[in-house]
Amino acid sequence: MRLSQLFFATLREDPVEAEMPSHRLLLRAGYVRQLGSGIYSLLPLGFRVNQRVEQVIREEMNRIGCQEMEMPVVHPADVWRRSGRYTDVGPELARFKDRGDRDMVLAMTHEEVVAGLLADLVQSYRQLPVLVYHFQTKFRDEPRSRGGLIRVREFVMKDSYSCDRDDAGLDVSYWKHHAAYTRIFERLGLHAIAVSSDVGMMGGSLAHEFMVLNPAGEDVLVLCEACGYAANRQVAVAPKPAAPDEAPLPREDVATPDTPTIADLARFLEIGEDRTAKAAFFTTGDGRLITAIVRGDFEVNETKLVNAVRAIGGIRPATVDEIKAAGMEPGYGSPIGAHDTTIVVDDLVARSPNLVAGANRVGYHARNVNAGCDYSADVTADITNARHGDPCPECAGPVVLRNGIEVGNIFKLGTKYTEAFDATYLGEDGERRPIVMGSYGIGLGRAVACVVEDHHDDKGIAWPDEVAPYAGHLVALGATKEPQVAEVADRLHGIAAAAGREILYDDRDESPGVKFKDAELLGMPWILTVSPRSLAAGGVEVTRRATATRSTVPVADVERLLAEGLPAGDLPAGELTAV
RNA sequence: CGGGGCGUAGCGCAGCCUGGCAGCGCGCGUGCUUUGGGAGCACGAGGUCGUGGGUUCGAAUCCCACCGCCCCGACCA
Repeated sequence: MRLSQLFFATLREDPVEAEMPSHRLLLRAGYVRQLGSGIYSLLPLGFRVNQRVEQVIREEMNRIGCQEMEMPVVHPADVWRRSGRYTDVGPELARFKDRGDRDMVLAMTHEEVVAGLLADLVQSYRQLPVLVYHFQTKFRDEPRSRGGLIRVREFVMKDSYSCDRDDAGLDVSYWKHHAAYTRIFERLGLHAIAVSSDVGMMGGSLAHEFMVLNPAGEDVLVLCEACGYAANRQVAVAPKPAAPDEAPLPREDVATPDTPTIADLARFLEIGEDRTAKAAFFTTGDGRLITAIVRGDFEVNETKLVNAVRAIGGIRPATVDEIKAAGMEPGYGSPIGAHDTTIVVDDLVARSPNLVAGANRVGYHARNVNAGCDYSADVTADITNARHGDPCPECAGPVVLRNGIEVGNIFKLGTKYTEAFDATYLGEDGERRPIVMGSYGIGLGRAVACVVEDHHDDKGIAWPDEVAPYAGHLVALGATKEPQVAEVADRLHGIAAAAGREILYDDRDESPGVKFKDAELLGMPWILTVSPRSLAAGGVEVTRRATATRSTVPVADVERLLAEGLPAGDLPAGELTAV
């Protein structure tokens, strides 16, 4: 592909709106352009990267026996009503009416469609298991897109679905996907780690997210370097320290002016935050007020809290009025004397004697508050976030907290969708049973962005061989002055093209500086420089983009390399005659 | 949805406070020179100053409304 013909443009300066390296470089190097918030066009280079990623995923999905198909983007709303998601999912599900005034949706995923197809096609246990997948555009009207391609509203996703006779079959399909995902991310050059994750309200029993460590990641991971424990903080078990062995003392109020935060309170009373109880207030989607009590030195984990109270429609922070209506005072709140609220007490607070808690009066707290005596819990559960340095739940070693970007997830769904769509089969024993499903996703654009995050330097992108849009970037210098340069470069380009292994060819009439800068920005794994100087030195200068290792290789050897395909990794020593 | 910021040439920005010819750098076009690290000279093209309304003799500039984009938060089966 001649750069003089390629539909692209590089930017000399950083676009203001781009903060993450992947966003900045993909824009600057001419891989993508933004159309609207969270909506991007893939330019030819970006499209080729997407195709390469797609091909890696396709090969690995096929390898586990997953069959490629395609399902529609636009669905009649009735399909989503049948599963209940038409009302369960919030405004991120885009809805519209067609010309016949029928309700329609833009699909976020395809569980419903798969379940409907199963009901249509599968009669007997002999037809199971089935694994299917497709690459399809998803639209999710996210409240806020961010980070370039990291969080967008429209994106292509590989989603696959396993359909099994029973839980044992699901388990096999699930771990097949786990293995396939591990191979996929390895081939893409991503160090993805599988962490256990929230199964949410889907009634699923097991879920993993594949995470790439990144400081800008939106998820917090709890990792143990000693034993390999890895979990999303949303679900990471938080082993708690021992509570002091004290007899409960009688409660007494104490004046604590201007101490609305735990830090203020601990400083005022000259006690540790671990001797306080913190109240946090939330309202569920169906209007219940939740009062969560954790020890002052811990944070409430909202996912755990949602699961503990089986909140319908999730939770949001409660308003001041809602808190006061239940007889509590924000900043000085506690469940003492509260009414019309569900009290959820963290397991550590439940066994910690004589804590300082709010007195539900501005400027006052209560000493020696004891759960079970001074108030009673509706639910007692682990509802705190694991903290940096906390003991690992598996091996008790210290855990570390890291941010991560979710590039894939695997999820045991169960029978929620197949039951809704009456997707059953007749078993060997003549019994009719619902098919057991799992669903598995990988966001392509996000994976591409993560690859750039992990494979770039201050000059630009350095694509891994498996995802590079072209293996080589041929730079011709001084071609107008020295006809032999143009002749050699044209021939090399032609040989690669004829072999079906096209390379980029910078045939533009630009200065050497511009060409080198662009080659480094675009990031093909191999940069081949032909110039009067290189020819005088004996051939073509061959540079590995990622390592900047450079050698001069005879033209004949380069011709052979291009015909056979440029190698992945460094030049094989000895195979080539470096000059 | 709450908080903050921004919208002026293809890109990056100045001008706005204090109203009075719409500018700078890069890029783009033509010509000549140049050719191993974002070249030089000359000439030139390119703008509904996000949109609508208001104030004013006069609005990029002041006021109101709206739209869009970015960041933080909320949200994210």
